[in-house]
Amino acid sequence: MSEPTDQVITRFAPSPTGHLHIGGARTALFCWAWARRSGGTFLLRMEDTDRARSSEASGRAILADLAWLGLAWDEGPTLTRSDDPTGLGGDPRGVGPFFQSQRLETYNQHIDRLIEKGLAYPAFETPEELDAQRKAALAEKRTYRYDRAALELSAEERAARVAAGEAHVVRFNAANAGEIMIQDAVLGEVRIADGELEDFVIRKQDGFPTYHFSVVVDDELMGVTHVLRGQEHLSNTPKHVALQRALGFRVPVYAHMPLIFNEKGAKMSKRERDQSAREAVRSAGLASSPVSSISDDELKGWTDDKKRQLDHEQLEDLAGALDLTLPEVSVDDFRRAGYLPEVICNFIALLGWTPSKNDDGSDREVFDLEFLASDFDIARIGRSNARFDRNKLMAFNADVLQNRMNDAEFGARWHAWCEEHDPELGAALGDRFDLAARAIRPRVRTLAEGRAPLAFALISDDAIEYDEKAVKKFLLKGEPNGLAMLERLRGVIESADFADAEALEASLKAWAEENELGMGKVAQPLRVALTGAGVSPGLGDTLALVGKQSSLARIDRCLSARSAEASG
RNA sequence: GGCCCCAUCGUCUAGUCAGGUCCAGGACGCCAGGUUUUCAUCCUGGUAACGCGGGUUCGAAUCCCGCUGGGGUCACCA
Repeated sequence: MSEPTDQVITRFAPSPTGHLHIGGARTALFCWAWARRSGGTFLLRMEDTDRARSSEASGRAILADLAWLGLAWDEGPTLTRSDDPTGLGGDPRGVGPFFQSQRLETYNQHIDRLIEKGLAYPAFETPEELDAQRKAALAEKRTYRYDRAALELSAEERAARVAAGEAHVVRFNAANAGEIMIQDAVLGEVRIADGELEDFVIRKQDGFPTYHFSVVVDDELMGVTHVLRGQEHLSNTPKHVALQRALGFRVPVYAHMPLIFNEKGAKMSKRERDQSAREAVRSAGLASSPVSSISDDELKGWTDDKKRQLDHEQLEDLAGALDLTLPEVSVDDFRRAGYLPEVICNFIALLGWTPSKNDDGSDREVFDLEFLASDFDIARIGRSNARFDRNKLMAFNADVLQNRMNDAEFGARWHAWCEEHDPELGAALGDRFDLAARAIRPRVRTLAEGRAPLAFALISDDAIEYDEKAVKKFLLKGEPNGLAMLERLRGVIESADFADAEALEASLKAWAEENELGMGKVAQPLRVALTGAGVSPGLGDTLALVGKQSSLARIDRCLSARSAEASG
């Protein structure tokens, strides 16, 4: 077990370019858990040095996603919520600000230091020139590395051109970086030979630092001791270590986590949603946009260009209009789809990490954040990539909804979800909400699945459509047939007490017994009359949901519509 | 292609560091039964894996090498 020493400080550092990705959520979860486990600090930092892609709205969205998951950060941007007056974030140690775009001066001081020491230098090639060089190298099957052309210039000339205001980037001089060994807490020793590192850019033409530079400076200045991140960063780490050496910084503990793949075995990405929606639009042969948030031109451009992406809201609108289910990728996708935050946390924690065994030695799978905060250990992070199995997530979600809550808890959760994502449903159910919640609970795996099994309760009595198969089987066949049964049942229903669904069902059962009838003989005809189909929630719940008046109306309608057929 | 990482049931994984108790355990899925007024829930059982080839060893899922396969990354994105 890797016991933390000193004060542990972990950080989650997303770039605010959209909702929190499920992979990012796992990174945040593990960073949070390690900080909690070791009594340390979990810090949140916004890496918004890409001016074009970053947005304030995205930053807020990510904060909201983290808060929804239940991952509270000790330091970082503040977020006050109505349900939590103390809020999240803050800067007790005075190491902020936590938006990199507000830290330019700090980065520049360190870049100047590097330039003075000859460990960094301005370079004047344009992006186009570099691109051409890259392509040429590719054509000749050479490995491309920046050719250090700017170092051919004298220091005086470089300084003069910079002073004259010529556009330039600053590159790190990796000439003397030497072999770099990373002591990774998950992967062990990873060595990168001397000369593999190129003179990468540390400050862009627009004066903003690149990720590699800002991350190193901030981790040092903010006292970060443990960097947990995805394995896609492994090849960046030598750059960071080289920079840390050059700047005289500490090297934090690195722990590179396995990646999360989609069903197809590739890295899970937001692009999948576009692809999925695009296929649907194509097969539907849509010429004009079905939603106001997307213009016709935009739709066409997007349909024709695989690389183009719609934004989050546009995709949601489109999916809604076309009745599509898009593959969930971001935390917000799962939230909308009716997954519980604690289930998401439980499930993603299992992707690339294993909890300790139960006391009896059996494997543990179901646990909450509190447990994770006490049990998380970097030593139990795995090394191989994990496929995201939606079936299993669904099973976990269903288990919590169906077996680990009571009706009241479920009702409250479902109610909150409806208010946020399906206010129409909540309104349509009105004071039948608790009844509906009870009726659907064993039938739903996500909160979003509640609507379908209640369809019969949301339409008017004369809008019931009869499933012919069910009619044949339960109303027309058998001796006596279902219609005859319905006629007898009508009186029973008429005198029944609808106040309590359970009692109502019990009374029907008693009646069936008295008359020496199987419950199936009684329930199925009633079901068809009430819902049009042979499938519905429990009979008592179904009746109560429809109500006595409507139940009688539906029975009468069914009787009159079908009696002709029966006799004919 | 260069560099780097990885490799147990279809999937997530336990077991690998300290080789024998593993003809490999759990979970999801799937299949078959059972309970039940339908569906769902629930219960029981079953299916199914150490990628291949060499070593080392009395003995290898576990250690070593090679191969194969998968993945990441090669931006003035993070």
